[in-house]
Order: sequence, then structure tokens, then C-alpha cells
Amino acid sequence: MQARKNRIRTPFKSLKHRHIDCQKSALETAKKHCQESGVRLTPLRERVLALIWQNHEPVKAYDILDQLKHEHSSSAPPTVYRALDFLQEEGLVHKIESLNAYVGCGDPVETHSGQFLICHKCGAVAELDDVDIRQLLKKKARQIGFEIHGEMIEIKGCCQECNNSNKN
Amino acid sequence: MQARKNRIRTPFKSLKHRHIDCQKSALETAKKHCQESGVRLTPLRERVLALIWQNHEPVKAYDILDQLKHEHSSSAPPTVYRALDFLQEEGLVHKIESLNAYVGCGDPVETHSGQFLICHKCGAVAELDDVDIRQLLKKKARQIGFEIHGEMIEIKGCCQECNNSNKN
DNA sequence: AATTTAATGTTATATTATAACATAACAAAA
DNA sequence: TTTTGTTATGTTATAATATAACATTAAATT
Repeated sequence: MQARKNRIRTPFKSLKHRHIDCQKSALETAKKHCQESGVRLTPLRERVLALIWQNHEPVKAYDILDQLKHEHSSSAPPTVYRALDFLQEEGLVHKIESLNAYVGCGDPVETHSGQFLICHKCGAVAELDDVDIRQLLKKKARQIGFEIHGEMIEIKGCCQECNNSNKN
Repeated sequence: MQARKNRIRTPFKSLKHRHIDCQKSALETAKKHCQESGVRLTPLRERVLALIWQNHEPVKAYDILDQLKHEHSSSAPPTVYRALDFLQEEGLVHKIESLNAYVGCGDPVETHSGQFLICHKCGAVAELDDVDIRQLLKKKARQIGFEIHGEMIEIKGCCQECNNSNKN
């Protein structure tokens, strides 16, 4: 397996970015991914994913549910949670544990756990996939005999754009 | 301010450790800490802390509540959550977000966020305070213009003792 | 003692998530 | 192309986690 490079798996939105394209491209990627994986991105699942990609902020399950109900009166909590389970298994969505909210992943691959940067100002989230961080954690864990199986890294702070707009 | 060294803030339990002493010492530390901080470790708060220190595994709020009720029939959810809020503010307890559970901190100082290693075998948690990790995260965040205010790092895996006992 | 502040008691409810079983849609085999 | 098995969704109920709001009590301060 080729060494993975450090990368930004899902970037912060830039001011200029046209989100409708961003959302569209995430849905395309998802469709392709599911085809390749031989799993079904049903209309319901796709709709939930689209709702999650309405912006770059993590979305609450019950907010998704409220929106679904308008379109699909049969919706209930399991409707949403099942779709979220599926999307998480496929790496298309991650749960932000510290917020109990769900965010889209722009780069699904085998189930992965990212490193999340959460801006408390605009609410946006970026996802890193940084092997340096992973390796350092691995090394530190090993020093006390701990073998890592999975990580949850959620960093709170202020993103570049919000920092800039603060200065005005 | 003196540079902090890397350290294990709360270690994994060792097989040989006498937990009753461990719990006792955590309570002593807490008492001293609260005296120095000029805050009140009331009997209720101390009792909740003791329940959390019954072992090295994170404890659920409602499990604490169940135990409290036996001793203190007036206990209700706010009883527990208020005590937990206090203990967290004082750095005596941390919430493990990925488990919705609370774990004692053996080394309270100014409010701090640790790096948690969670053994999925025995359930125990250790807390690191590692500046190398913190610095690397800071550096990586800065590369994309993100300013860190706080972190939440929860690593799942297998601790040394469980790994050893696997091999038998 | 009077007053203020902090802590706890109490009731109700909000939020997040799952269990369990029924039905429908789809895919594979006969 | 019916049957069969499997996956997905519908439906009802409830579990698990957490907070709001206001009353009372205890402690610290004046």
C-alpha cells in the first residue's frame, strides 16, 4: 500500500466558493464511491447526504429529520439514523462527537477517522488526514504499551477567514 | 510560565495497584486542590468524585445517579450533572465524548484538556498531557490558518496489560 | 441578625438515539 | 418469472443523555 500523504480531506469553505457546486461534487463523489463499493446510495440516503452538505457545518440528526418530514411524511428518527449509519460506514459522513452532529466528508475512502478542525465562530469544520499526527500518536501510545485501533481528534478554534474578519 | 513536560496525567491501572489507595489519593488531591482554589468540595461533590474513582473506567451519569439514589433519595439528574459540571470545571473529571461518560483526573490543574487512551478490552482510560502532540497539532493547524483554542483527543485501542494477557 | 450568594431539591421537559417488529423493494436463484 | 432471500424502509414505542426553571436550604458576608 502506498504511503498516504498528508492532506486536507475536506477543506474549510473559502469565501468565494460556490457552495452549490461544492455540494453537487460531494454527491457525485458519493455516487461514484457507492457504485465502486457495490452499495446502494438510495434516494433517501442521497437526500440525507445532500442535507448534510447544505453547508460546511455539522448538522444535527433531528434537524435533518425536520427537513425530511417536509418531503417525506413517513420520516422518523430511525429513518435518519439508519441513513447516517450507512453514510458513516461508507466514510461519506463523520460524526462530530463533541457536538453530536454530522458532517460530510469530501473524500470517502475505506472507513477512516479524520482529524477535525471546528471553527467556533462560523461553525465550519475541516477534516485533515495527517500521517504525521497519526504517527506521533502511535509513537506516544507505544511508549506506554498502548496499541491504537482508532482515533477521535476534534480541535476547536478559529478558522482563517474568521480570524481575518475579526481584524476588520 | 515554566514549560510543561510531557507526562502521563492519569496512568493506566497496573495489575498490582491497590485501587482503594488510588481512589483515596485522588480524593486527597481533590480536597487539596479545592482548598487552594477556594472552591467548595461539598459532600455531594466529593461523593460523586468517589463514585467516579471506583475504578479506572469512565462512568455514565445515570449510573452515578443510580448509586446516589441509594444513599440520598432526593437525587435527580441535575444533582449529578451539577456535580459533574463542577468537577469538570475544576479539572477533577473529564468527559469522554465518544462514550458519554466521565473519568477522574489524577492531576487537576487549571482547566486542561488531556489526550485520552481508551482500552476497549478492559475499559480503562489513561490521560496524557503531551506537549509534542499539542505542538504538532498547533503547527498543522497554523498551516491552514487555524488557531487552536481547545482539543479533544480520544484514542481507542488496547492497553499493555490487556495485550499481554491476550498472549497467554 | 440581615442579607446575599451558592448549593441543592424538585418537577418537568428537551435532546439524542435505539429496539423491535411490520412492510415494501430489490436482487438472485430456481 | 415466480419464488425466495436479503436489504431497505415504515412504524410505534421507549431508552439514554442532558437541561430549564423555579423553590428551598445552607453558607458566607455585611
